Amino acid sequence: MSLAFGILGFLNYTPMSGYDLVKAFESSLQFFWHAQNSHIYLELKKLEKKGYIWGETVIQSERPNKKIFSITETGRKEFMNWLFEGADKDATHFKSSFLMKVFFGGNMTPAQSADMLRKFKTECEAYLKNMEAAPESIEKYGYDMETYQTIYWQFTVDYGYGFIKNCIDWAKRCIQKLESINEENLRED
Amino acid sequence: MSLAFGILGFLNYTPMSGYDLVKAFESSLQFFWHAQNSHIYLELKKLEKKGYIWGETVIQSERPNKKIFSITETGRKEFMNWLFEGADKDATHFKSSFLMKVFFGGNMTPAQSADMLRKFKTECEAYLKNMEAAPESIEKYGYDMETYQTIYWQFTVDYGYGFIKNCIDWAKRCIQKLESINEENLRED
DNA sequence: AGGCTCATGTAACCGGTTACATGATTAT
DNA sequence: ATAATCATGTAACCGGTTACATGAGCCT
Repeated sequence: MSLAFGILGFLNYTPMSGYDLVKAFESSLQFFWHAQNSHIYLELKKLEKKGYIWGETVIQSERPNKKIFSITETGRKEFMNWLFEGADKDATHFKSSFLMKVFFGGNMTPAQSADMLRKFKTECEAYLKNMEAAPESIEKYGYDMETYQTIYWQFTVDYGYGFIKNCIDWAKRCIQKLESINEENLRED
Repeated sequence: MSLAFGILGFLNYTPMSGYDLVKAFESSLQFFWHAQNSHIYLELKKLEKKGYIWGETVIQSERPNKKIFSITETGRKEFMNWLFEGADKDATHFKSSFLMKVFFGGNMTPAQSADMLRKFKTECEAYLKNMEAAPESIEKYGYDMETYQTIYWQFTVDYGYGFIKNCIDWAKRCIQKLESINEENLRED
């Protein structure tokens, strides 16, 4: 469901092609909503059928033709309704199969689960480094927009920072605990 | 996919009925994997068909009959394979339609989005309070288990704490920022 | 009498993923 | 040549959700 509103949200900024939307998702929402291009094209069709958007084919000579979509009044209303519904369940109710693996960590040795957590921590650190490009990206895409529009983009980036930092700190604590257990075991032998 | 492994993980502790599993999910994994009872019963059927678990009907006189499932050797192997695969993509790649709403907050007034964030913060605080019961729950379910099994349960709870606290702090910062913008606007009028 | 716990399911639906398919132009 | 960018899709699948359905026994 959310993909539809992500698309409507972007088209509410300005008309775009499917390809533009794929790029837009990749350079912003991807932090918390990864979208496949196949899914985006599918959703565009659905939204057009519902009358929330309408598309116009643009013939290009130097590039393949494209279809530029614009949001309709009905679409805008739907989008605003969604926006004003308030936070969804997933705000606090997140799903993580990774945490499920941690939960069942007792089936591994402390050394093995520490390894898993170390790999996780490394991934998080790489992710954090990746996020350093975000402020630039916000400036680039928001250069012709008012600040009151882009501070919300910054909010989501801040959230991401806190989230990842929390992951790294937590992983450190867990690894330390597991290492101390391992040492105790060695002493006992 | 993950629900299947959650079930296998629990049955790896001890044989259980579908009903028991529903309860087990509610009192532990629900923090990061909410499971519908309908889904659990469906998954049990699939797992039995695959030969990962097997069920035995227990006739009860004072309560409805029940079917107790146990994990098979094949099932245990599958479970261990999953466990040793390491962290899944969703470890860093979380989805949140709530953050999507924040991202598009520019379509509301600062006062309106501050309101949304305030509601979110309240929900988080309630969630945090709810989590205070977790250590008790761990003791209750883990009283006959070795510590090295239950520290992993504690790890997931710690993660949850950090996650929610981060949400609350972040919301506070955002609300503050939005309030300061609102005041500036008022001064300009 | 009414609500709770125990106990197990079916059916319809749908959002999203994976894999596959095509083809032009532009830059190296 | 060949890789990258621009550009748009189809088909099969599946994990998960929502809604619905049933019924016994226990507690107040």
